[in-house]
Amino acid sequence: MARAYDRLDARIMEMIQANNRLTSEEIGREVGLSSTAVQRRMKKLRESGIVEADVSIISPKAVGRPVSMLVLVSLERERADIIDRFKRTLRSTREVMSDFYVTGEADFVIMVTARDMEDYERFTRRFFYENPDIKGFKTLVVMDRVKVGFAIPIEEPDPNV
Amino acid sequence: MARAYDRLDARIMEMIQANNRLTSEEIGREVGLSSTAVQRRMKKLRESGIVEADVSIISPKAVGRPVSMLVLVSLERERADIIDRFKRTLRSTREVMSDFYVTGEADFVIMVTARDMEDYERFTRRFFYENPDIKGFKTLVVMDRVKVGFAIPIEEPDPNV
DNA sequence: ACTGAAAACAATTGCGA
DNA sequence: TCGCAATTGTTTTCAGT
Repeated sequence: MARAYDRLDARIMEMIQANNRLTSEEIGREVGLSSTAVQRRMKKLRESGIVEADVSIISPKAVGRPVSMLVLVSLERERADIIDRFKRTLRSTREVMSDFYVTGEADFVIMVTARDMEDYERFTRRFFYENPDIKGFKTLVVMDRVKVGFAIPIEEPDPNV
Repeated sequence: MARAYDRLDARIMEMIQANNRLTSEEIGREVGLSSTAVQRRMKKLRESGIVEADVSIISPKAVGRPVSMLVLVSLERERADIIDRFKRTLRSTREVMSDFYVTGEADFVIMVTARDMEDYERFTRRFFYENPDIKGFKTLVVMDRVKVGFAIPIEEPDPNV
């Protein structure tokens, strides 16, 4: 299998991961390619899954969820079926914005949004205390998000495979 | 000031925060509006900052950063200038994908990507051990990201203000 | 694999309701 | 604020290098 992307693709990705509404012409001007070529490359990147998704970022504040919490969750036992069940629960819980299965201090780290602290308290009662799989949790209240989103440093792939 | 968005805007945002490459016609079909109306609403949502950004999500694996860590960082002292200095450092560090200033167990939670564990070790030496402002840090290795991104549950705003 | 022109498609603007 | 129609702009396809 050939290298999945090259230096130009990397530059295109750097641009669209900051703003995917740039026209292919604007991108092309920057990287020195015709809009057609840019278009074709982006299509390939999307089809191959290197570009996973294209999304709008909504301001949590503006839609009435100004408070966010990072929660470290520990399960009673690290058993595959319990972990999978908890993953499913997470997926179907709207208050959970993102979540990670981790090793270390906790089993899961989840990001929860709420209308206010009371709202979050209600959430914890429903979500944590009523779930027998959960051993405990620690809440970290988010005061400020310094970097937003998930921008990845994209480098040209190593030419020596 | 009038309510910033209504039920239809909420439905549009639900759609574009999952996929912002939907055409306004597709969205309009779903919510019962002409493509023109959808377009106009999206423009307003973007201009007003309710929709903060439009971005492509790149697969970290595909671009050679298959390992991610969540790191809980504690500073030596919680002084405004130290916190601000650390925020600036975070912003300019490419390995740091996202970061949050928090209260609780730690002062910051940051997400770091790396090529492999060795690469991460090097990063910690450079980033943590050489920074006198840092008291300590705990690494949680991300095994799986269950939900990707930052989808927010958007509700119709409360009609009673 | 690229460019450039033509065709198809989507977004924007103007207008009347 | 809406929908429709016309305009503008963007993306895609196709032929040629």
